[in-house]
Amino acid sequence: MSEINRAVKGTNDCLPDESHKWQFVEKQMLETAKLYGFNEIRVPVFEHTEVFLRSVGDTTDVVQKEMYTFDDKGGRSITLRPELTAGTIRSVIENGLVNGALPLKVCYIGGCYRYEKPQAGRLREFHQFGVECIGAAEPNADAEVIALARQVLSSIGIDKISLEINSIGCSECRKEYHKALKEYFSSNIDDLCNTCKDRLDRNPMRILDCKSPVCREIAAKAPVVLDYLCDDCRSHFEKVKEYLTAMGIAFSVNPHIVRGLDYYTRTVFEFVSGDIGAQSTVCGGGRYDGLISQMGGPQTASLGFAMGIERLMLVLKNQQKELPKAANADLYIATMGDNAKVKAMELSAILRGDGFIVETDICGRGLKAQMKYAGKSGAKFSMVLGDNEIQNDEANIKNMLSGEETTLKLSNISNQLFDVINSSALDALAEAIINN
RNA sequence: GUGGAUGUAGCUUAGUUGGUUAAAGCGCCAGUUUGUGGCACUGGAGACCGUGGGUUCGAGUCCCAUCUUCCACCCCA
Repeated sequence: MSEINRAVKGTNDCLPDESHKWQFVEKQMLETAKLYGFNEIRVPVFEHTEVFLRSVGDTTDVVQKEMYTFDDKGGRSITLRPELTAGTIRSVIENGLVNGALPLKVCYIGGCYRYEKPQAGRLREFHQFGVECIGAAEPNADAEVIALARQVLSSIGIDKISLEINSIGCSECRKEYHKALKEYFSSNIDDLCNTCKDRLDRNPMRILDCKSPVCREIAAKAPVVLDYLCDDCRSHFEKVKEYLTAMGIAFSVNPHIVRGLDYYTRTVFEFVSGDIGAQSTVCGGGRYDGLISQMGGPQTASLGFAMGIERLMLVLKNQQKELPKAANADLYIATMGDNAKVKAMELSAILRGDGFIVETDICGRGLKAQMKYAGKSGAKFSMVLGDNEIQNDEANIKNMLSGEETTLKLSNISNQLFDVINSSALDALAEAIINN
């Protein structure tokens, strides 16, 4: 296949037979966020490259080797967003929202771009839902944000998932901890894998979540961050756990959780699923108390999380969760002859105006083929319209599941169709109750 | 960026030791005597066998390269 009919590597089409699933999931996300006072923010897909260098961190893999960066025609260095926190914070500062009423609670849904090698749960274009809670330093903010993530997950049917939390301290206690880690790993340096040898200087905390068995073994005995937290950070973390417990949210403390983006401080957390392959983190987040000042705003304690929607879809699929079905036509109007075609257009217009999903033949097919299409497409009811019906102002509509037919007056069709659909829905409901 | 697997109609696959116009099921379209879907039957459309080279009289079948997809590493959602 040539390039013209092939999607770019690592990108996916969301086809009509699955888009309703995305619509459902996105709706749950936005509505759940609203319950906590978070409103949607929409920011550009691209930003000045500097925005990501400053926030995500110029030593991170994301920035160093995964960004889609290019010069635009005005000579600006532009980057497609690899995540949404940076642009959101930029916007919040630029529009002066940090000077308004705090906390500022925003959420977002959008595509992100990373030049990576695709694999299970990892694409070059992927979609994130996330929230940012800006100007809230108290530990109950952490608990609330985590609770929101938890509730979003369960609102789309994901309950079998584990929450792991950790605290990586503030910049002060992290200094001490880095020192201790470097000392410890230096004494084992010969046994570490090559990538971990490199990490030792740059970011020793990353060795903690290396997956090589040897490094794991060494890391298991490494100094634990939690032992190096300053008093403030320690009590913050204790409170977060207390609030989570009070909210009935199960979690486990995993001192090896280290987030790959530079801006995190104190609380970090991940929701992890064992059902989707190696890329098991479905949601990741944490506190970033220094980010806003780092980006030129006032010192503002904040936190947030992001979840990968494709990964959520994978979890749902692998856990065999059913999502609501796509809406099919309420009525299919089959036509015979030119008069009927005109009448069908007229009736369709009326019914659609009243909110019914209506389809009629636009392929010039015979009656039998039209009925076939009505059946295949999952229409709830069908109607055959010919000269007789038009003359008598009466037509039968057929319940496509039961085969049962009902006669309707063509004038005043909406009210009657409404009644028939409702009563058949009630019948189905009653049947379902009896069967249970 | 590194490593492993994969690639034949829209989908799932068959294709024998390389040998004439590449098969099947499902799906799609149209019919089965003209006003009714789901069943059955009949017929039809649809594949330059991922792409480009090479070996050969001859390649879907062998060799090389390249790309895609999948999986893992790295890293992250």
